[in-house]
Amino acid sequence: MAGDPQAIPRYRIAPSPTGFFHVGGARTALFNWALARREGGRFVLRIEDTDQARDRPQWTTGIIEALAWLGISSDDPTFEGPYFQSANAAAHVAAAERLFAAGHAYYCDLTPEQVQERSTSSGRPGYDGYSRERDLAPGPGRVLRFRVPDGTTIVRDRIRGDVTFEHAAIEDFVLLRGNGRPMFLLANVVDDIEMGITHVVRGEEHLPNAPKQQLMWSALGHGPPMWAHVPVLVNEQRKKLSKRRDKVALEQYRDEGFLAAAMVNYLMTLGWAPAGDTEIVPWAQIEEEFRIEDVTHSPGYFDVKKLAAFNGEYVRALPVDEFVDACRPWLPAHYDLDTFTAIAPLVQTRVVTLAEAPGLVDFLFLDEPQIDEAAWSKAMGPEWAGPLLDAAIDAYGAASWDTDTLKVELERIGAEHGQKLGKAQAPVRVAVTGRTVGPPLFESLELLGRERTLGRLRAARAKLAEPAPMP
RNA sequence: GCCCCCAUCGUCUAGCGGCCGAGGACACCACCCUUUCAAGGUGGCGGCACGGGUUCGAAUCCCGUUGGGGGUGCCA
Repeated sequence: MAGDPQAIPRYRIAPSPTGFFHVGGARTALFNWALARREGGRFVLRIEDTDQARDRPQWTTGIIEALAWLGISSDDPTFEGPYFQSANAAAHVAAAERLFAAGHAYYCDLTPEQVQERSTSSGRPGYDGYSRERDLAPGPGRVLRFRVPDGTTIVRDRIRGDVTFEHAAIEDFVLLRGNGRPMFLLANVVDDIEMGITHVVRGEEHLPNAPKQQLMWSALGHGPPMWAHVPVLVNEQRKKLSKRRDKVALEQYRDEGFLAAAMVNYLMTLGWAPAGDTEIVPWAQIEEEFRIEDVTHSPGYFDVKKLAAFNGEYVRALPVDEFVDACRPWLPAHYDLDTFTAIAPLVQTRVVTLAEAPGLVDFLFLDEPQIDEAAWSKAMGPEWAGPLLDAAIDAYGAASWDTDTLKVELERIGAEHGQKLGKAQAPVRVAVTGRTVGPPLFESLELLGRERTLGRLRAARAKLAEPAPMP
């Protein structure tokens, strides 16, 4: 029962199926999860599918998969659900009828247009309580409105403290639509009561709903839950993250090769900080230290660059075999796993996301490297480039094929042309990999093998010898 | 318009009346290391929005101003 101090804490998240999982929702879910886990409580997932206009079964699956990716799943006894709000419609209506019978609600036959007209002509915003005392019976097209009493409501918020709302500023809001279907405010409260929810941790955009809902908890005969409204996530313009302008789908980050652990760590430290000088902390520590009371009061900028930095940290911290394994979904079919595994330690420190990994070493798996024109002209520009390539072809034909020898040979050749290794490696790198940057060259050559390396060097030499194409 | 929330480096934050001439992280800059690029190391740049109080003492408490944000649906 809500309000029973003996009861174990029951947290919940109540997402509506929209086709993707919002990063803000992910953060709220994580906050709830951390709290429920540490307090030995429950984490209830309730799908708020009341709005029939938008709902597809697969969207619910998407929510469950997104949560599981974050580490929130029914594998853990803390998890409860999913429940579906639509399945409880009868209870919502029954609660509405009880409120009506008890005088906490009344019917109104005004259309939305009429409400608007009255508001415009009176100059006062919102519904004016027109039908309060008209004592209307239920009927088609009539909405049921909550009778907001005189007075004030104090919402005790674990993050913000006491927030006072004057009832005068709260209009008699709709409980049941003209077609008899329940509204979100009603369904949400009825479900929370039925599910014994004791703690509500949700986005700050719901703060204005809290007094209305608290009034309903009370009218339905219950004390309110413990509220906590966490600040919203904003973009660089400091506007609430929106799916139209911003990249908000958790799935998208997952598909781009962000690690779940990095995402979780980043989200948890957006608005809260663990003790100590580092923000990169394992979940176990987060769970132990996280206090909802310590969450910041102000909106948090969802900084993809910082997320990327976190991800880089997590990628580098992976044991190599795990790194290779994690990369597999992004590896094209023609990539040989053994070769990729061999070069993996060298790509691991050079990527931010897993999706970047294959592109870094594509030259190992192609018949011919993709030559970048800008890289080509930069590396092949010096007059010593051709002769150096000739010397390399000559030396590499006979050299022992290992990283050290390859390096020593090119060092020698470079010196003969008055170039340090840093410069001398450029024409070779472009000839073999097609780019000026990439994993360490001689390790790459060793893996590529003598024949393919020589073939690419000769091809480059031939191309260099061609007369420059006339413009 | 009305209601509500918020305010420490560009960003995320530590700070809960003296330990703060404000600490860390990301980003940025420089240097070191170096076979390119990364990674790593060292150093640097940079902030308590403003004005009044309270107090021996304020980033920390109070009030106001300004500036942001959220809400204001027969959406959730």
